[in-house]
Amino acid sequence: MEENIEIKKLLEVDEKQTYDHNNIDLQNTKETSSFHNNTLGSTLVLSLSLNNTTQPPHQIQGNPQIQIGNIRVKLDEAKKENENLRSMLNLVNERCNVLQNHLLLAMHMHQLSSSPQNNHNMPKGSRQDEEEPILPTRQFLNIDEPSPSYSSKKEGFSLVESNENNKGRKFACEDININNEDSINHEGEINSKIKSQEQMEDQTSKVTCTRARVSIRARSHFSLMVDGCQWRKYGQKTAKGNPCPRAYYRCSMGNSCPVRKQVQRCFKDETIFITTYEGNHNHQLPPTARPMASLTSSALNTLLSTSTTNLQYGNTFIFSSPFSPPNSTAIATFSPSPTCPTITLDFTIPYSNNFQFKKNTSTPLFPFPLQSFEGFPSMINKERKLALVDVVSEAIEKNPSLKASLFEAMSSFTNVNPLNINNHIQIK
DNA sequence: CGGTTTTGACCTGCGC
DNA sequence: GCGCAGGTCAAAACCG
Repeated sequence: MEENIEIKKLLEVDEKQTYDHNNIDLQNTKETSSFHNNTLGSTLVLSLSLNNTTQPPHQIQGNPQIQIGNIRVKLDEAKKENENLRSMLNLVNERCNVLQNHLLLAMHMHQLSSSPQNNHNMPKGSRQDEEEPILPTRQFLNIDEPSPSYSSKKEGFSLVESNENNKGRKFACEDININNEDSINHEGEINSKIKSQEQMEDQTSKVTCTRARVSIRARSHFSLMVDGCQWRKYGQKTAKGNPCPRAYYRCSMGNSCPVRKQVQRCFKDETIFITTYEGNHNHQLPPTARPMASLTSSALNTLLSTSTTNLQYGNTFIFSSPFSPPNSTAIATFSPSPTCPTITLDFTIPYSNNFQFKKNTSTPLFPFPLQSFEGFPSMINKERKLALVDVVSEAIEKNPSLKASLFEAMSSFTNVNPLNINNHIQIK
């Protein structure tokens, strides 16, 4: 118990030091990603360093401050490694989505070739998607390459918006799966096949830029979702049927970035905000923006695959993404508009209550701006850290193998005898 | 002073 | 063609 208090104090000191930075957002980002990955490591290592300094002088090898400095250097290295691992995980997830879409496309093409008459039995909206299996979707928030291996060879194509008189504004319309070079080539083959099929069906049909949107419905006590990007408000309008005005924002992080979003409060429940994203960033994203980018990218992938296969078309279904906040699953709804298909992710519906897939009765309130999401570091406050210490401490204590592994890792990490560590880390 | 917000006017698409 | 609603523009105001 005393050790636990000690750890908390250390965290407070550590937090004070690391948060004293001009660029709060960037610092938060760095701190959060490392914290979640390294909660155990940082906490325990810091505890060790202090304990070492309290030992008799003859047991201390060298200057304690130098030791602390060395430990911090190693800690930074571990943080970097964790960031690399996180990047690799993101890459794997993205490629998984790519493969999934390829499979769906292949199945769809096979279905088309075997029974072309099926098209005529589809509803009007469905056929629209059948004709354009790969929506030239304006991918929301492209995901920057977190690692050198994460090569994003954008083979997107620019299409003038359907309204060509609209001041000639162009949007970079890209296929969603842009992250894998092989996938791009493969995608290109499929695209060409599909396009040739379309041309056979209707030579006069034009490839229009379908404006896909991702709408997120979530609870928040903030009027603006903190998603890591900088937005500039360019308009406000009161929509029909909702006395709450709808605000229009444009991304101000890049020069002429086409990404826009709308934020509107639900007038029936003013804690609910509906944020609609549209467009594709033409600049690098800060780390704080990547979780939302990944989430919406997953949603758009789902939109793509669903519209491709017509599975659950127009229906609601469970949307879950590795980028979704922990313990939260959205109810996804399609709005199959031919000009602007929208997928709405509703995080306000208590998933565990409506769907008996989970016994988890944790609060369904998903408090945007994603306070509970590790990708939004500005929301990681001291209380959360301290709570995490409790959770982690309990987890370590309950799991002897984890404890042993940690000691082993720490001994190699700090060159401290685990047997000595054992005396210092008696958590609870 | 530069960036952001506000707000009325304007543009565009759509239904009748 | 007209009216309506959603979306955007741009000048003025505001702010740090």
